Amino acid sequence: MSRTIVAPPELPDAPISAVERETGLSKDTLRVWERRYGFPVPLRDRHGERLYPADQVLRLRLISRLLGRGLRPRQVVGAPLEELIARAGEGDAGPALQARAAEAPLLDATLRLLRSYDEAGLRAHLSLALQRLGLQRFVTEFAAPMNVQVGEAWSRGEIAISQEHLYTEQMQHQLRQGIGAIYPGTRAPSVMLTTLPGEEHQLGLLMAHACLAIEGTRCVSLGVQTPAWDIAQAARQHGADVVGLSFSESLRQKTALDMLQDLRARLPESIEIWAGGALWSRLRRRPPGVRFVSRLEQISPLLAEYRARESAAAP
Amino acid sequence: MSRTIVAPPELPDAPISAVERETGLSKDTLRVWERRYGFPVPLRDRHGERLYPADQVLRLRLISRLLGRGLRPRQVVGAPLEELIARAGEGDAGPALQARAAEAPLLDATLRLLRSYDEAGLRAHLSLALQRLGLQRFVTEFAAPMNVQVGEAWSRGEIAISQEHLYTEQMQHQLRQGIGAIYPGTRAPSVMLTTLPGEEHQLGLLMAHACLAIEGTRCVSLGVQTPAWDIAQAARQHGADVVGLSFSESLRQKTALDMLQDLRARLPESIEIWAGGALWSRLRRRPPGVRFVSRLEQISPLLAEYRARESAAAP
DNA sequence: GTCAACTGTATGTCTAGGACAATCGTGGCT
DNA sequence: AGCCACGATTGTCCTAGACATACAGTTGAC
Repeated sequence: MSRTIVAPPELPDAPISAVERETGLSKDTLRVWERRYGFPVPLRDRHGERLYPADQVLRLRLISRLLGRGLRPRQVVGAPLEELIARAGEGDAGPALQARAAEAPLLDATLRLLRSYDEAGLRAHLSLALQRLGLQRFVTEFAAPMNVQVGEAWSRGEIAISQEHLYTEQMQHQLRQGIGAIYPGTRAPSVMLTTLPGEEHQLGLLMAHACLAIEGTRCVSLGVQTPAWDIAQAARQHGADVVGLSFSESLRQKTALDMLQDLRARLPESIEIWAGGALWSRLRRRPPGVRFVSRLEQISPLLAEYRARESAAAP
Repeated sequence: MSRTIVAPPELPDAPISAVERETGLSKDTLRVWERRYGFPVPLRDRHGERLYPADQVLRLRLISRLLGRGLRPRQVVGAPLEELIARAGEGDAGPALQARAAEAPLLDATLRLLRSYDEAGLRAHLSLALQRLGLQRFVTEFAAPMNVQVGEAWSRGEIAISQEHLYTEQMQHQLRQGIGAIYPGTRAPSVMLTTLPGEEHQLGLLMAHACLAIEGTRCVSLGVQTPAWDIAQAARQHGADVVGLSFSESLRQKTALDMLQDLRARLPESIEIWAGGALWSRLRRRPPGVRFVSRLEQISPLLAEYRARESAAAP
């Protein structure tokens, strides 16, 4: 595959505001790195304002990505280009990586379609998988491992961000089709679904939504990033039994736990909180008042338990 | 304690970073206004850091809108709340605001359903509207004015954030259903759709997607927030003819223009950029190399023009 | 061993006013 | 009218220091 990383188009030196835009690193951060770590070292225009050469911007972009993966600035900010690229390639060969052999061909096909930006093909492929597996198995056996695969492929540099975006978009489309085809549920518990501020990933939320909808649960989704204050208000007004929250690994666990505790304090005891997502797979201590669900398969038993409990309590 | 419909929300005071996010005014600007015009006058926390009371944030949001409309800061930054509201009312008794009389009942019904968190009802309502109007008219005559209405209702405090989220979620669902029902297009131009970093609103993108798909256009959507560098790479690799970008009013016009210019520089001349959305309705000078589209209705003629141009060029 | 509390370092954000480039609007000139 | 020059307006960038918060390593108790 001759996907060369493209000859640099000879871009002019960039002022600090442009670098902020391109890398997502704030001006303050850029200036403070310069002071502390001696990198970047921008040129100056005739008025003494910073001008970043294209190669430094490239390095900064790589650094920014590595930080998003959890590396610490001290270890990467000063590092030379080759080391950055090496580290970017490392990737974590976790156990989630090997999907079950049975689905491997499906996964491979997906990656192939992504590489060629073949939207129509991808759409047909996912749709077919959905029809063949049914929503339940599509979510747990296909979508979930595929999400991990695509994420890994990106961090290994095998696919571009734009291709990962394309995948997310299409998968979202497919999940919504699946959810939309289910007649609105009426069974208890009444679940209000959303994510907390800072958590932008929709796929986790949609997968959970699908798992709940399949069981006939009555659920209302608010989409992503609802502030705790508003969740509490909405849950009370709507008379929800459960608030369901989805977490990817993009949030810090500490931050997430703090927000959960905050939300817990704002909700009456009678409303349960179910927190799901990959973030909790390495949870040390689980604070009281919140149910943690690290795998989609656990949703079904959790529902069954809730229903048993309720029918026992109020016969 | 009965569930009363909410006492005045008592929002907490906001730190400067939150105000920057909510109003779109940079921290530098906020500090300089304070120095120059004596407004805003934030409280200070125990460490001397700024804390903006909710009412000042409200005023700032109004001011920001007026600036976007072309008023000069000196005339509005110090002004009292009543004057701001008066001036805000002046401007657009815009045509977008009053939906055509024919759809008014539909709009009212939507707001009513939102207020009661009736997801099933909302879903049925939107689905019905979609079926009755057809995707084309659903988008331009229902979804677009409704988005404005819901936004206004929120900023007037008539509905909660959570209700606005619920609306967005359901509308998104419906639009995706509509788009998904269309057989993948094959006609030129080949359009790559996305938004730039900082622009999180999906609805605008989906509406544009719908308008393009209806015309049989071949389009690929990358979802929201793709960095300019990645857009450029993707567009070249995929061989797109047009890059379509959607902008709500959440980005500052200046920022958006800078990013557009940046993207323009990275793309070959042969790839067009179409920038759409409410942000451009009050654009002063339009930079070269980008097509601006402030209304959805303009998409169809734009397509027609492109096709005519192409078939004339390569007969 | 396991876990909680402590501690030092790492890190990003905030503060202050000054400087200045870019834009806007006005008045005078052709 | 059209055009240019000028002063006022306005946002962004600069420096450098302070400090809250997050992380990582260590100690101490059970």
